[in-house]
Amino acid sequence: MAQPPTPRGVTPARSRDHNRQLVLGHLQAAGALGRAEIARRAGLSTQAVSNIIAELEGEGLLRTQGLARGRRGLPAPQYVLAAEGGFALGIEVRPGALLAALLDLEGRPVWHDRRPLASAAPEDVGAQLPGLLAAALAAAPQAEGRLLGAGVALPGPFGRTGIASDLPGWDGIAAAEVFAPLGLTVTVENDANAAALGARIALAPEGVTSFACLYFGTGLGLAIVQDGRLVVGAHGNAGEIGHVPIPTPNGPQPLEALLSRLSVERHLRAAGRKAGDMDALAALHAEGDPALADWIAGAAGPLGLATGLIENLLDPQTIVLCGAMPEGIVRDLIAAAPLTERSVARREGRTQPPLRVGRCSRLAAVIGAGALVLNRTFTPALAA
Amino acid sequence: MAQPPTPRGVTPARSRDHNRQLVLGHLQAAGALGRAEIARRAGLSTQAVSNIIAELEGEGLLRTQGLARGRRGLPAPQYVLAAEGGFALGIEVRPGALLAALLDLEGRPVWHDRRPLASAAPEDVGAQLPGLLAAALAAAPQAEGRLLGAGVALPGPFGRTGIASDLPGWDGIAAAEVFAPLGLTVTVENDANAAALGARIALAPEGVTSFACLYFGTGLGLAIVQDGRLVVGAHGNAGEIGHVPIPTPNGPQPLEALLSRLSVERHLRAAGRKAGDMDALAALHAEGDPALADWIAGAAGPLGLATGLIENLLDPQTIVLCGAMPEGIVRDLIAAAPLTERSVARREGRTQPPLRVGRCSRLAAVIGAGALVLNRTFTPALAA
DNA sequence: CCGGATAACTCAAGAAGGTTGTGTGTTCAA
DNA sequence: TTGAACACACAACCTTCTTGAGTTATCCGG
Repeated sequence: MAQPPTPRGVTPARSRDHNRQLVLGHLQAAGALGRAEIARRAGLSTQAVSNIIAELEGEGLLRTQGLARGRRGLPAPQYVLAAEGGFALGIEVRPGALLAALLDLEGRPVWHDRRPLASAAPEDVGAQLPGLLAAALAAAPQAEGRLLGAGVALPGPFGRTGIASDLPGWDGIAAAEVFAPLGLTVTVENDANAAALGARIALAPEGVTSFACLYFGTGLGLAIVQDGRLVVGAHGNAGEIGHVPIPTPNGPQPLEALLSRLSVERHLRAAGRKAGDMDALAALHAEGDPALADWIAGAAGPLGLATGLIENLLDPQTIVLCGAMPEGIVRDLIAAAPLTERSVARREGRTQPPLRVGRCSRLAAVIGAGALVLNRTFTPALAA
Repeated sequence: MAQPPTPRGVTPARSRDHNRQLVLGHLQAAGALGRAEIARRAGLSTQAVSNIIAELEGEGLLRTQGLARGRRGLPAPQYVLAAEGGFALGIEVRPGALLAALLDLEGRPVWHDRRPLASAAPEDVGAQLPGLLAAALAAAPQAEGRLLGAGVALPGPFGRTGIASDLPGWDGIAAAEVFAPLGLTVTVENDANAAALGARIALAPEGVTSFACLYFGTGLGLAIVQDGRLVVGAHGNAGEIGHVPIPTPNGPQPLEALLSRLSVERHLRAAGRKAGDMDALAALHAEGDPALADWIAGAAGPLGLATGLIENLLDPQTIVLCGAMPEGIVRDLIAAAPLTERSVARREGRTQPPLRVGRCSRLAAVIGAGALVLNRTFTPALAA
């Protein structure tokens, strides 16, 4: 919903929910664990964990995988997430298209689809939903009855703000209503935030829980994740980094004008290249196009400045770059970005690189939309 | 501790803790409420709230204050926090001094003290603690046995980072050990974060729960509060805004060089004024000193840029300015700051001003240190 | 090869916390 | 005057977690 949650009172049922999420989250992050080990990590008794695991196993959300041999004592059965035990539907609304993806419990996409949208008005999108759900279940019948919820990614910002939205007429509240007919629990976020939670699924096994994410959509978005939870601000619109002024020889320019799909395309067009989509961009990069190399050299500086800004303001473990920018270009950008030493993130014993590559694909946000659901499933939050 | 908390499993006892904090938090924010009203807001049954309130009243943390007349039905006894029912000790370590304050449950300081420190080494600070506690209890004997904990504010950043600390040898972990002999639950944060939670106590009745705080210490610090909780980053060092480069006619300069105590003092010294402390600054401001007005005019631009940056990156309800800068100067800065319209915080129906004045005092951080304890008391967090 | 230490798990009993249902008392409005 | 609305208390019940005793399986040293 992109709205900060209000803390709620704890009742026995909500306790169980919280503890279930905690157990699933530990398994997601660690891969395979025994009951006693989960209990230690969660701060619960082994008995409580045993009960929860029996319940989750009965629901098909996890299964045993071998025994922990090699240590003293009774060998503990190891539990892992059952990928086919639960599925998450991700939906992304863009000005020209409606995207959808179905993720299994491990976050792998088992199906995805893209439908052109003549109009992105809420009612026209709503009309597509029944067909979308039917197509997903037709392609992945094993998901029938096992949908954990739906996540929706929209380009921000939500509501009427000082920054124009790419998708007027939508905001977090209204969106939840549009998708209510799916009959699923709906979570709405902007595209950058969704993509960041997609990255979180992949990064959790490395112990990365607090990070930032620079997302290449039309412009450039920033998402902030602390402790596995999004930092979205008072109205869900945190992360508008695209308009931050960056000093250049021609005066300050918005970061988005220097580091984004629009920026690279404009630069290439001015040089007489055609690069209207990612494949064309990737091809130009593969052949070592000098105009593209020129753009990368120019964009690396602003990326370095943005990195310093994000590190000092937010102290993340790392910053993930993802979205609709070919991976090779992102790698070059990271390699060329001048990183300042004056940062609180430059600490001794740091294990994460300052910048790293995430999912470089047009699907980053729609897969992230599905990950919204998985993160809700894995992240205990006594607040809703 | 300035470390992100790890979610823990819920047990019955932790449930009660959480719900107690929730009840106290609602009373702190709303002033006076009946049991049924609290139950509705917290999502609990009236019976549960009744039990909790009976417990809290027995401990002296709240008391009744009149009846809610004028509505139908049985007049509900209204409950309010009992200011004298609990106290929080705040301690601030600075390079040259050790400050302490005792706050009552409503956040009002009932005592404060300042002791010069020849050395800010942990062991020398530790040696002062018994005397400090004794002095506090001597000045406020009603706090005996009613201390809820101790909060500690240190200048950041913690640990060895790319930015030098004003107080080498300290970090969040070590600090908790230094203060353990107090026999109180200790919470450690950097000075800006502490000051921000001090502001939160004052702002909660207005419904401000997500905001940012610019803190004038030696340099300039930023604290980020979302939903009543600090956003501290992966290692507790989020908010280093002082080194953000700001474009000026003489090239980019760190924000701290343009907007901070050091900056104004350097500017005034260059103009032949003496302004070594806050009183001198306030006096110059009162007499309309032109050199000071000149500095304010020059600092307002950077403040406006920082405001735009914070608003777009964090989408706060408001930004609070506080710390060691005379209130009149802060008011002038706010009035003169050029605010961009291009911000996600510029929304319809906005009730909070973009910038507002907080506690303009050298005591902002030490009082905030006490507020760390109060916020722990008022903010439910099933995580520790 | 055997016995003790170690560790994980299960079962049963108990404790803590919250909810629901019933009843009582007070106030406002028709 | 009467009924609806509302707050609260008491008691029974439910859910969840913890604790303690007992079982089983593995490792390791003699």
